[in-house]
Amino acid sequence: MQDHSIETPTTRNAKNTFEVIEKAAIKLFYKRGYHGTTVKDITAEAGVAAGTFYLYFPSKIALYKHILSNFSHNIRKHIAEQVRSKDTRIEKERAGIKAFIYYAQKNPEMYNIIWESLYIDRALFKDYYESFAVRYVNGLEAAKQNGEMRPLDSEVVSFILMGITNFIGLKVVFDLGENNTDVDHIVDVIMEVIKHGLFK
Amino acid sequence: MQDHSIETPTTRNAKNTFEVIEKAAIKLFYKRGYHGTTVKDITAEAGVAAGTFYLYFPSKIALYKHILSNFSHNIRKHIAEQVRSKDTRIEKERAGIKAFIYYAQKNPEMYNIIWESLYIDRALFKDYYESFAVRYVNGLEAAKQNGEMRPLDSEVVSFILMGITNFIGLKVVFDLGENNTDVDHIVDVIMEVIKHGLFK
DNA sequence: TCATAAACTGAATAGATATTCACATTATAG
DNA sequence: CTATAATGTGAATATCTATTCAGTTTATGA
Repeated sequence: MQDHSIETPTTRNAKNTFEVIEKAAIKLFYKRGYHGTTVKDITAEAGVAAGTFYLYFPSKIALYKHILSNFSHNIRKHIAEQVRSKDTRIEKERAGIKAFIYYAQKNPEMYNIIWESLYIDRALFKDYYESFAVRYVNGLEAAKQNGEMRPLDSEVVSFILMGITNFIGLKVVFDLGENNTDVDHIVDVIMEVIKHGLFK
Repeated sequence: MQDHSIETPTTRNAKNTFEVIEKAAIKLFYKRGYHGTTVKDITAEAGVAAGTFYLYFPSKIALYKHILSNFSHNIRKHIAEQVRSKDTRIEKERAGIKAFIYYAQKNPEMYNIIWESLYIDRALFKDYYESFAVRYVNGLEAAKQNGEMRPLDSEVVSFILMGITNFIGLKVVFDLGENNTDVDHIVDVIMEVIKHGLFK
């Protein structure tokens, strides 16, 4: 039987070790994926013995879930903060999209780790995107009510918007090496499409 | 040293075994993912001995690449067939989006298997989406030339459109159990957004 | 029919790798 | 200062799994 709880460290030393292991895991999960990373790899990267891992995490999967949960929480919080101050739906949309893309560019690990949940525990993945969609739907319904948005099916629209930001985020992460990716320009193009459509 | 070639079977019997193994693998890769599926699982599902696997495929990864390559080829071909007969960009777009979503609904394995390539061999994934994007960009550039499309950055637009169809496809696959998903209605919503945007 | 090639078998191999545990070191409270 | 708890160690364990191979069965062409 697995204990899935994570021991909260108390002393300064322990807290440090906890974080060192976590950072090492994030780095390796990003580079080589969950299955491509062994517990030995993680502890070696962290500079601790293999056994130390199990003082902090009951299992490899528990560590993964912990990291996933943190990323998932952080990205939502970050977007919410950027959106809150905006008044119109269109401004909220721009702020949210921009926040997501910048965050993905600054935290490319997040991206990989969240998507990989589909192949580690499908329920985690489904939860993540469906709860994301629910929040979106609420905002869109409000915009429909007050006449800002056209009367379109909000659930479909929420997946359209998530699809746009996620794939653009993917592109930005892929292009990380090369550039000079102009995120503001990308956001402008997205907003043009959302505002006026694609065609003449 | 691994031989990555796949033996093309000659006799009718062998052809059958080849396909039985392939089908078993597709089913299991979809259900449990690549790493969650063992060669033993595949051969058991196929009803053959473990050793038989290696008469047809030099390794588990070679089988995966073979399946991925087939799916990738089939989805493109299917979309191209549906798009070919259309004249305007807007009609091509509707036909392509519709074809993709219906195909995803009918072949939910495709979906999982293509995306999982990101965690099996990142180069495969990148190739798949970037070559998809290149084709898209060509079509969009032509539409810009003849004035059908507004003068937007085609590369960004191609990722926007791929993002929309992929996430909607994801939703449709997730909702498989429940229903009665009305794909035509979903396509209508997408086309509305693409034609006129989201806002009043 | 029979010799040979093609298919097939499944136990054995070889290498991983998540997790445990008996012991060692370090920090801390009284 | 010292007893005790908190941290840390790394070799050993137990299990899993891709791949091989020596031998068997089945199909085919002459």
